[in-house]
Amino acid sequence: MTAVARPGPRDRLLAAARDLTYRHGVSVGVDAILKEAEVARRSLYQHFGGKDELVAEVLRTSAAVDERRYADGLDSGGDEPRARLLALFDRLGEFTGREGFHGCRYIAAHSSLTSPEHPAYAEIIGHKDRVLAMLRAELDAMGHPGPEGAAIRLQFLVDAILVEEAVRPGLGAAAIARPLVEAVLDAQ
Amino acid sequence: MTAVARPGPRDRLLAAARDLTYRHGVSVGVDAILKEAEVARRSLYQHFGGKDELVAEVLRTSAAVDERRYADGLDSGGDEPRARLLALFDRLGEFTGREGFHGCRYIAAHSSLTSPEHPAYAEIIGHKDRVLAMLRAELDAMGHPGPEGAAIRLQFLVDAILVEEAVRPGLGAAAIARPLVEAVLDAQ
DNA sequence: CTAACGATAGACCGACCGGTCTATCTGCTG
DNA sequence: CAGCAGATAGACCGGTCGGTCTATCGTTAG
Repeated sequence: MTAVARPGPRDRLLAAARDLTYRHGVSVGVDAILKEAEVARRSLYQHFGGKDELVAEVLRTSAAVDERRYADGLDSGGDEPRARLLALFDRLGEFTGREGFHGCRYIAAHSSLTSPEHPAYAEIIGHKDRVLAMLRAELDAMGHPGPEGAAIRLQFLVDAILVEEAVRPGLGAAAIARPLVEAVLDAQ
Repeated sequence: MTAVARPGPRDRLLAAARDLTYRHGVSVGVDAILKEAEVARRSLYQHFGGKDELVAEVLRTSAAVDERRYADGLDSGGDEPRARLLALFDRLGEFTGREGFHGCRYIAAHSSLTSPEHPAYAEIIGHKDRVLAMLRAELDAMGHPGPEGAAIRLQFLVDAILVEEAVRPGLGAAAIARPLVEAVLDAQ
């Protein structure tokens, strides 16, 4: 029985780095990541080349997970675009209320990374672009009169919820923002 | 003529730290701050006790400046509360469009500081509380039906503008958010 | 069996971290 | 002038940073 097959060093590194960089920021040390992953120092540099590339890969894989979460949130609202977008914000409220949530990984990384040359930088921008495109697609589908501006406004609200709930845990940012979401959707 | 009187080491340290922690984050090294301030290493520990206290003092004095800027922004709108709040967001748009702007110092610090025990942490929360109170006072004055929620929503928009303009320089976040500001103010 | 490969532990590197120290210099006050 | 307080430069400390190294172990393929 190989049922409990332990993931390889690469996956353990990614998992540990995903956890630790979220909890302590991307400035967390490689030693802590190696210890958490129970992986040899050499394996990190063998698989990723360096810490920066590991961080970039963490953001890349996290972005895929998070974008999938957004897609699921939309789908939880059914077929009608307006209901889908409202459902997305409901799911966001649930997500930001969960224990362990303490902010947006990408926004935090953006303010931590000192230069746009960092390989993780492009992942941050790419993630935000893709989320924006998802919002835009729903607005297009519902025939919103100004889908471009509205999509940006919805992303403002998403990010505001993520930031404020981190700064003031338990605030219930998503519920507070609800009327603004409706204002965006119902704008003439 | 003592016209060019150089500020003392304490003020030079504060100015250098204010600049460098904004540009590079609070994780900037003390060596860089000392060099920029042209101050002896010993003076830092004599005046502030340590880096953490220096950072806290930087946030404290920066908060006073920024809150004054918000107050001036309100005043630029005249006497009528609604006009004052709209003017605040106009001034915010000008401010975030200026060269050298690259995000909100307090939000960045919040995601960098690892623990709420850090002396700077209270300054962050205090600043956000005071800005919220300023918004709330205007909403009260204009007889807004739901001033508490509306104040939080306005702060969401302020923070969203600060964050998004940092992530996407040149976006014009304040102008994009304008309809949402009006939606908050005109809510029944 | 053996050769090869991937992973392991851990020593080691130079650089930098925040913080303490001594010694020297400068400018004000009595 | 003497003396003192505050500022200076810079050596120094232990610890940690990201990254490279050697040597050993375990598995697997030939």
